[in-house]
Amino acid sequence: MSMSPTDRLSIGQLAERTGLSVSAIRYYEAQNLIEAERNAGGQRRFMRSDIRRLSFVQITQRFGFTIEEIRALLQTLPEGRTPNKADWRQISRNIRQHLDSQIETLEKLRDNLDGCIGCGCLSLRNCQLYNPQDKARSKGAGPRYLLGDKPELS
Amino acid sequence: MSMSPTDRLSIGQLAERTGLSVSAIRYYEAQNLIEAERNAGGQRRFMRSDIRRLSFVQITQRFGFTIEEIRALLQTLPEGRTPNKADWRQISRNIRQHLDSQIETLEKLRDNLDGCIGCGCLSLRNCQLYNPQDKARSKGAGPRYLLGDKPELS
DNA sequence: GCTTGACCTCAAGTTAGGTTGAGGAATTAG
DNA sequence: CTAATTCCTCAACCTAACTTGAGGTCAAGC
Repeated sequence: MSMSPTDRLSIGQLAERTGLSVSAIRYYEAQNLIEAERNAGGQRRFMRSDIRRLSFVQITQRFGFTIEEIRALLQTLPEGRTPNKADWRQISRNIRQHLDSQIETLEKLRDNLDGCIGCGCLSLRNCQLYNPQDKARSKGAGPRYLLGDKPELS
Repeated sequence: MSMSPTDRLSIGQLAERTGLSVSAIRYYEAQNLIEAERNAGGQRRFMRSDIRRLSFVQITQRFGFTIEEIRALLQTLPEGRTPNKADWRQISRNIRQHLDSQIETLEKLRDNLDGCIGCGCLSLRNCQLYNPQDKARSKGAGPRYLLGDKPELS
């Protein structure tokens, strides 16, 4: 039952360690968030550092990043390596800004609402809420990015 | 070209007045957000008040409410009528709370992040970010409601 | 060595909020 | 009256982030 630090994990073991489902891990691999080696029989074998990498994926997802954005974040790391302490410090500043701008958007919206409470102007073209800021509503539509446009990775 | 206040609108006219697409309006009807009468030829005829009703739908969508939630909001109105000034006042207080709690969630998350910047604890089970508050992650999963659980309509 | 359980691939299903297209009928302009 | 719009229904498609299932293989325990 001894394990050297070079032992690899099966997909089931990785699932257990990360709390993810097996199918989610396969999905992330298909999305190039992680890579897997194969053993002689064609089964995936993961490195221990992938536990940390997948934890990173889960945390950034909680902040509202899409898979595509997370892939981009991971690729800002040299060699696309699994984020270490220093990398995480840098990335978390990035996330912090992302979060701040989301908060700001919501606050603007709220203040707008406050100014509009009771005005009953729902059908007016010039209502601040009805016609947000610019009339560029051609941007795909739908609340896919919950209020405000898709955040850019700076 | 004269129009009495009892004239009805075709779906194309309603689309033009609201800025919605024809297909979106048909979709909203299928979702029971609006109702339509039919003329002799089977075409939809809408009331003028539906312009306001659809404006309401658009505005509440901007606040991140789902179709289902909007349907619920509309049904809190007696007879499911189109919201008037007083209704809107009431509903907007409701939305204000919704918004405040979203802001609060984001702020908590941000503060958590601040406390965690540089800790590099990504793989730890007891990390505040990794394991948010409770470990009830069995609630559907996915950032469908952007951080934090689905807001209740109070 | 055989059975059980973990693993494999690939296709299709899921939810939300619509859009697009085919095939056909109604309305409107001239 | 006829042609051009507009409208109708119904089915299929779209994205995101996965899950589920079918049909088959690999690994581990006894």
